[in-house]
Amino acid sequence: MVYRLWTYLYYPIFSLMLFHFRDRFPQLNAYWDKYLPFQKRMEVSAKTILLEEGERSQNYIFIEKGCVRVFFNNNGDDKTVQFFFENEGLASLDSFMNDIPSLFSIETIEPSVLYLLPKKHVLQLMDEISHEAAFSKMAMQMTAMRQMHYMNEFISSIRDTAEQRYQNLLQDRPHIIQRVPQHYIASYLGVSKVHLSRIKSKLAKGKLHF
Amino acid sequence: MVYRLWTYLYYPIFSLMLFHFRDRFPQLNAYWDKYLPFQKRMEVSAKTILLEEGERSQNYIFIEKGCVRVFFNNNGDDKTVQFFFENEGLASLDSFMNDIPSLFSIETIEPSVLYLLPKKHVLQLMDEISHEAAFSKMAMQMTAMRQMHYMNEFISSIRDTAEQRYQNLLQDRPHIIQRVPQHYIASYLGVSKVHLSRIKSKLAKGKLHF
DNA sequence: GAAAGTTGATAACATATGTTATCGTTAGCC
DNA sequence: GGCTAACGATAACATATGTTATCAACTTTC
Repeated sequence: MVYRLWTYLYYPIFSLMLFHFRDRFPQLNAYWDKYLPFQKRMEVSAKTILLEEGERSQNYIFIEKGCVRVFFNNNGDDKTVQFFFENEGLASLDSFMNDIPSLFSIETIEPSVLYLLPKKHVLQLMDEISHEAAFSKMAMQMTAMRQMHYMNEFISSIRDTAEQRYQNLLQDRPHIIQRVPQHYIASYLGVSKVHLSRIKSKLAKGKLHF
Repeated sequence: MVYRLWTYLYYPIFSLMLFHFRDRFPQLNAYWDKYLPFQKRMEVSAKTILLEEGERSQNYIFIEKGCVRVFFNNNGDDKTVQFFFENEGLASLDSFMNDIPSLFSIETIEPSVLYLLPKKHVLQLMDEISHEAAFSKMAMQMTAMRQMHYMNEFISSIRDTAEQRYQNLLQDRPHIIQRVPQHYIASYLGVSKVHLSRIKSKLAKGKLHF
C-alpha cells in the first residue's frame, strides 16, 4: 500500500530520468552529475541480458553508447516493446519501484557502454530533485508526453495497417530502422518477420521508376 | 508556446476530472459542487453529436446517465477510441486545452443526461483545486494510471489476437460489451464488425458442452 | 401500425498475414 | 581461415481477417 502510493508520487520524476533527461532539462544536470561517482561503468557486447524477466530490477540503466531493447516472452517467441538509444535511461519501472518480478527482459542490441546506478542512489536522487523549483512543471510535461506517446501508439494500432505503421516509423524514428535488426522491429509492429520483409519488398518496388 | 506549457501543467488536473472524479476523490467534491450552478443540464437522445471533428471543444462534459463514445473518421468509416459511462467526464483534451480543431467527435450511444461546464469555469475550477493540499498526490496517481492504461492497450495490441482482446474486454470491462453496439466495439478492437461477429460465434460454440 | 433505420448473424469470396522451410549473405568466434 | 550463428529474402501453403451482400429481428419515427 505504501509502496503503491510512493510509486505514483515518484513516477513522473522517474519519467524525467528515463527520457532525455540531460538533453531536455540541462537545469537538472547538476543533480545527475552529483551521482556520477555511484554509477558503475560497463562495456558489454551485443545481446547481453541486463535484466531477466522474472528478476527484480535493482539498477537504473543509462546508455552512453549503443542501444537496448525491452521485451517479454509470449509463448516461446519474444515481443519487443521499446527501444532505447544514446543518452536515454531506463529500468523495468514496475519491478524497480515495487520490488516485484519484472514483466520484461532488457537486452543490448549493439555493443554498448552503460552506466548502472543502484536503486538506493536513485531514490536519494529523486528525493533531492523533487525540491527543485522548476521540477513539477517538467515532471508533468514529461508525464503528459509519455501519455500522449502511448495513446498515439494505441490509436495507430486500431487505425493503421502494419505497412502504414512501418512507414510512420520510417518517417518519425528512422534511427530505429537503421540500427535495429528487422525481426525485433517486426515484433514491435506486431507482425511476423516474414511479413515485415514482404512490406519492405513491396515498398521498394513502389519506389522503382522505369 | 504559453498555451503548450499551460497544457502540460493542467493535464493531470484535467485527468482528475476526467476519470471518476467523484467516486475516487470525495475530498474534492466541494470544488465540484461549487461549480454546479454554472453547469448546463441536458437530456439528449441516442446518437446526439456533442462535438464534431474539426470544431473547437468549448465544454467539459459530465455524464449523469447514459454513455458516449469518442471516435474519428478514417477514410469513410469511423474508429472508436474510447467509451465513457455514468459519473465520468470528458472533453477532447487537446482541442479544449489549446483551442485547436478537435481530432475526435463525441457522440451519445444511449439517451443520456449530461452536464456541460463551459471552458471559462473549468479553468477557474482547475485554478482553485490546484491549491488543495492532497491535490498533487492525486493528480500524479491519476496521470500514472492513465499512462499505464494506454501502455497496456499498446502492449495488448502487439501481443494479443483480436479474439484475446475481446475476451480481455469481456473479463475486465463487461459493461462495455453489455451496453455498446457491437460495431463500435469492433472498431475499438481494431477489427471489422463481421470479424467480431465471427469471434463471438466461435466463443459461443466453444462453450457448448454435449 | 407501416416505413425506415439499426443491429447482428452469416455466406462467399478476396486479400492480408502467419508458418514453415530453404537459401545466400554477413558477422562473430576460435 | 574456417566454422557457426544471426540476419534477411523468398516461396508455398494455411489461416485470419476484410469486403460485400443478404436476411432477420428489433427500434425508432411519423
